[in-house]
Amino acid sequence: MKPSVGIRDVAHHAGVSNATVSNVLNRPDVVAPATRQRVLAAIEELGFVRNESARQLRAGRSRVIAYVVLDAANPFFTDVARGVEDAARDAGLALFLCNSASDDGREREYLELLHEQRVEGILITPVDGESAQFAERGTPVVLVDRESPDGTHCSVAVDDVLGGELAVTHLIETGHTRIAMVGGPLSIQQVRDRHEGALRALTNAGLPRDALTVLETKSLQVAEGRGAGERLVGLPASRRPTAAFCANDLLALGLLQSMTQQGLKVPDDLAVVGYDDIEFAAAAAVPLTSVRQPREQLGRTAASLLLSENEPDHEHRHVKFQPELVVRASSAVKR
Amino acid sequence: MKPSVGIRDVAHHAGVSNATVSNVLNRPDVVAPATRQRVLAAIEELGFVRNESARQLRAGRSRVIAYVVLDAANPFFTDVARGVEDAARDAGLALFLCNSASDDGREREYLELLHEQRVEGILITPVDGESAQFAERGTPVVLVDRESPDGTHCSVAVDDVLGGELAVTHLIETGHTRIAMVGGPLSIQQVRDRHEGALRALTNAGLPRDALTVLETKSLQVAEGRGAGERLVGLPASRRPTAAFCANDLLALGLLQSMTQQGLKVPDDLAVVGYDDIEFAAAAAVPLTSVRQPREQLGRTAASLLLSENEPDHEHRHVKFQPELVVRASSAVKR
DNA sequence: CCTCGATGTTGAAACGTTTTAACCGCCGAG
DNA sequence: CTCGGCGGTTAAAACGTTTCAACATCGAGG
Repeated sequence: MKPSVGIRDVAHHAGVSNATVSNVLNRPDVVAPATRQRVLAAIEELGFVRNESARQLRAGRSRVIAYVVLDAANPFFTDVARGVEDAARDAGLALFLCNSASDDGREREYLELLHEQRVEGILITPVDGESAQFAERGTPVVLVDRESPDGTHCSVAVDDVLGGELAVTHLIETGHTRIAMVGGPLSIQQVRDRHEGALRALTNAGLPRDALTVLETKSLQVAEGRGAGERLVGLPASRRPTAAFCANDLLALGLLQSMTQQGLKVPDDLAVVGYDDIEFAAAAAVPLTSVRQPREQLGRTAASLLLSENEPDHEHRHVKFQPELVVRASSAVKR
Repeated sequence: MKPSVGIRDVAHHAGVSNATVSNVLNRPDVVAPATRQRVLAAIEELGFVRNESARQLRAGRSRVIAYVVLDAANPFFTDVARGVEDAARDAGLALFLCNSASDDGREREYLELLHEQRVEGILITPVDGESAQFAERGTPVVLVDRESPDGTHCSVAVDDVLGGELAVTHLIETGHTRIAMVGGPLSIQQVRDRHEGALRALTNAGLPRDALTVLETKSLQVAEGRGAGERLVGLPASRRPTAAFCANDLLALGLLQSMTQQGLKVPDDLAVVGYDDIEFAAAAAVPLTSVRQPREQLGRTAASLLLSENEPDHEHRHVKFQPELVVRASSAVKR
């Protein structure tokens, strides 16, 4: 706004050259204390704010990384983001969060913008598995919570197949033989993997594949969980599952709400297992059994991979963590 | 990275001048279809990515606004952010989220960076009330969920004093005379206001001020709520409050957890009222009575205020919404 | 045949920094 | 005296765009 004061205004006002002002800003030690003071005073007086665009244009650097998150309202991702931010701060970088809200249009727009901004690097939990839309465009990209389909990027993930297997195996071991899988859309890789894990658990236990009823949802949010609950109760009693494995905790919480609302008891009428073990899972109406992922570590690792990306002899790495089942009341053994 | 292809490389490759390439990018209609195709092909072929820094340096525009949020892990703020983003998108702007994590150092760093980046505008829910650190620096700033202390900025807020009053009045009406207020740090304006509202409720009801026991917390997160729960139960029975008003839902959820963990019943042993009415409040172990705020509307309004900021005859406006009490099981009348 | 307007295209000047190489005193060593 | 070196300072050249005035080209109207 205002008249927009630049480095040369400051220089003029302090009676030095613009190079000196630049030095005060970037290498304070190289300029004589007296002049430095004078320049700082001028900066203060004129209310000078350094223009990052110009700086970046010249220097090529940007001091910023970005994390394009799948759903900013999902505590899982904000926990991952915390890990990212910690690592970024340690490296002297700022973090911008962008929310694709599971919309691949938005995702594309943000990616485009971030490339154009020449950020130091991009972390992304992508909406869609397929997309080779992360084609090399000069800015390093690291995939978070998703394995790189073709190995063209670093990635940090958690073994979702194993997670699904753990969850459903647990349900089987507690005596359930008709199980629902709640989650979607299936275009999301994590959902597909967890589903695959669930099927594997059935196989391991010698149960038929149709022991698993899939209730696909439009998104991974609480409201969809409630909807799934209604659909579930609407099923004929003979075919109704006695347990549900939800692709994430938001769905599970919604499902829980829907059950109590319809007068059904968890875990007696329906056992429920969630995924992510977000903080609210333990505080739920019925404390939620869930598959825990190392959220912050995921973020920190992703960030450090990103930082290693412009080392001279960089090779893409793919880190995979193991999930862990946390048993709580929502899947307590039937009495 | 790579050799970094610029607009002039594209121009050369397509056999036109750089001005023409720029035109293709910014005013496609003004250039002849044939050349346009040729240029687009060259862009594609060379993998050209427009350099936003240079563009912005020259044009002055930036197509981005930012929201510096107090705690990205608090669903209240992510809901506000959703509102902001909706409005921003409608105006063709992208939104960058920055998390100050209640740390005024971080907050300052982000503000500095955003000013230097010359973003179109900044929304902020500040950590600290005092700070005149938002001094005019050329970029419009709008305060979110906080009234501008000196009217030098637009602001969008909710009447927190009224909210506190509603909550505590409700507790008094349901028969409580010893009430705890859980929240902090008191440096946060919202906490102070809600506390003031609580006191007002006491006064209205003719109760002494010491009917309210203040349990100050270090932050507004779940873990602190659990801690407060332990402190609460540690009080001598004669002085122990029979109800608690928490400065936000995260604290309330933590408190709830702590109660059941210690074998106490909500609301029988302790009635609990939260604040914000986040989605998880209704799904809690005991569905939480809470003070609801128009979260997304808050965000949308803030964004539109920000956009109006560079209209010629702009005057700072201060919008204030009314909160609303939502009664659920956690404060059900004693039987 | 000349002029004019319309339609495309272009050269060059910004934009506000950082950076490099050069410059200027000045002092101490030779 | 001269010379080399050193602490400070600076002029000027980038960086990759956008924009503006000017310039071709061409067909139509006079």
